[in-house]
Amino acid sequence: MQVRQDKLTQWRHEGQAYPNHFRRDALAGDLQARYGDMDALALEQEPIQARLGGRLMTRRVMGKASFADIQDQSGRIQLFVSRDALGEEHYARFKALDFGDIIGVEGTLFRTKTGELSLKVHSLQLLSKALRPLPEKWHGLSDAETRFRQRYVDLIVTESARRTFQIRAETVAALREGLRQRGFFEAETPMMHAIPGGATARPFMTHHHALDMTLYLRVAPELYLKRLVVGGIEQVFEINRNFRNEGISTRHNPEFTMLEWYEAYADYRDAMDLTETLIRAAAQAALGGTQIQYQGLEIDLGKAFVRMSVSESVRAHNPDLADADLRDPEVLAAKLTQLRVPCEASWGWGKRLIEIFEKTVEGHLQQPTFITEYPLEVSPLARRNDLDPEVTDRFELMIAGRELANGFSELNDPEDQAARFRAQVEAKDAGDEEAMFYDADYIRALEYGMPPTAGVGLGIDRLVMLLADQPSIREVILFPHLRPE
RNA sequence: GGGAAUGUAGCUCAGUCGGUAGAGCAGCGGCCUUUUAAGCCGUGGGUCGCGGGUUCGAAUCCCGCCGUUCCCA
Repeated sequence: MQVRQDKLTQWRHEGQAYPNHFRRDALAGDLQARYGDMDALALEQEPIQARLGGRLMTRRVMGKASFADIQDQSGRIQLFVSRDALGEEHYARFKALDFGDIIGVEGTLFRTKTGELSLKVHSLQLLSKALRPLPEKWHGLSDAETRFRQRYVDLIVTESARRTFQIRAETVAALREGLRQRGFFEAETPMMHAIPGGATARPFMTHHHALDMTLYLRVAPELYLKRLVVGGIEQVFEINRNFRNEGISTRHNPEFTMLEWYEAYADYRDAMDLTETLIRAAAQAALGGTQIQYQGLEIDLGKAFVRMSVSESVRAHNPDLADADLRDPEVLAAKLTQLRVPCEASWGWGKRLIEIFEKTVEGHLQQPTFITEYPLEVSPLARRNDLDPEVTDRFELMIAGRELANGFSELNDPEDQAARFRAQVEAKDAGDEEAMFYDADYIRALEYGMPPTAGVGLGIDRLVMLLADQPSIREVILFPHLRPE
């Protein structure tokens, strides 16, 4: 690094060390795509000139001529640099460059003896000095901590990381486009809530100095988006961050990205249809197909997703339980004890059943499966089922053993909603950190009348993990949370 | 929160039984006009995560702390 520092000082003395006048007219990847098929003779007869900017990644100096690779956002291309073409002084300067330096080159495309499309460089200049050395070219950067802390280095040297974030960008774009095409309106609702709501989760707290009040980072945008439905924005969505003050793991980051959408005059079955369609379209856009591999597992997003109720799925994986047992708190408690899950006395049959579901079913649902009819107890914002008021018109989508989306027919009865909030407040008073607050303004909004509506929340990070075949959420978040160095 | 693994040169990694800290790549000085992990000759580079302890002597053994990774809650 000291040597590079000295070189920079030298450059400063010789003139402009960080010039800003260079303009490129081509990208490496575009040249490869456009002229990759042109043979040597054709390139000679019809010379293609190009100006490229990029980072010097490799160099092979063979005396008076050299090869080098530069990388830009589109990819790489090989340069052929010779003393004859540049002159003694400029060639010496080229040899004094370091890996990682950002240079501008101008030259003519040609094909080498081995047939590689390359740029014969006529002129070359240093645009920005790399004072720190890049990781080794062969092994790259493998230390996960450095990859996440110094993502900028990771992105320079790790092709697979660039690909993952490309998939992420394509996925988000496809979801946004799919909703916009269907007439949905994109909204941005508050990230800072006086009353956090919309999910059962522990919030982060912060303080507003001028107002001298506690504010919470949102755990979900749900209640604000539904206020917009009341306001007449009948198809609305938001793609943005949520914050949950809970454990960190390969599947949880304190801030994560969620897509939520709401559609009036639709129910949870319509919502399942759209969920399925959007995920399929996202896979198609990001990967070019719906047949995917996740950690060695073949997953088919092209086939119709299976739909089954919580009860059906629990029965299927627990043959020792009869239908009637699923509503019997005592039997469920015994089952939990058998599964070595501590069962709290305050839990009703619904909460107990869901614990059994999570322990015995969830992990087995590899292929896309909608699980429906969640107990009312664990669904404080979902509409009651008309035939069975103890369950709700709700679903969760499971793929590769994980929850990917959650949706339901929205509860638009303000009196029922007020009662559900009161039950949540009771749970909170009893010590449940994740229970919801009573949101009086939300009840007031519902009292103006919300049309029958369905809504869905889809975890973007988890979808990207699936599509990019990544085992950890940290691989799909550019700057995952780490403790300070 | 519990358990396991891990931290050594810029990067990727060795380091045996406790006895002067190593390799490859990168760097630096040379040679080399079609290479692609280019090659050949020469050469510099360390807070062994941090703090304590045991010992004549600690990268190595013990204790504590910090970071990271994975598993579990």
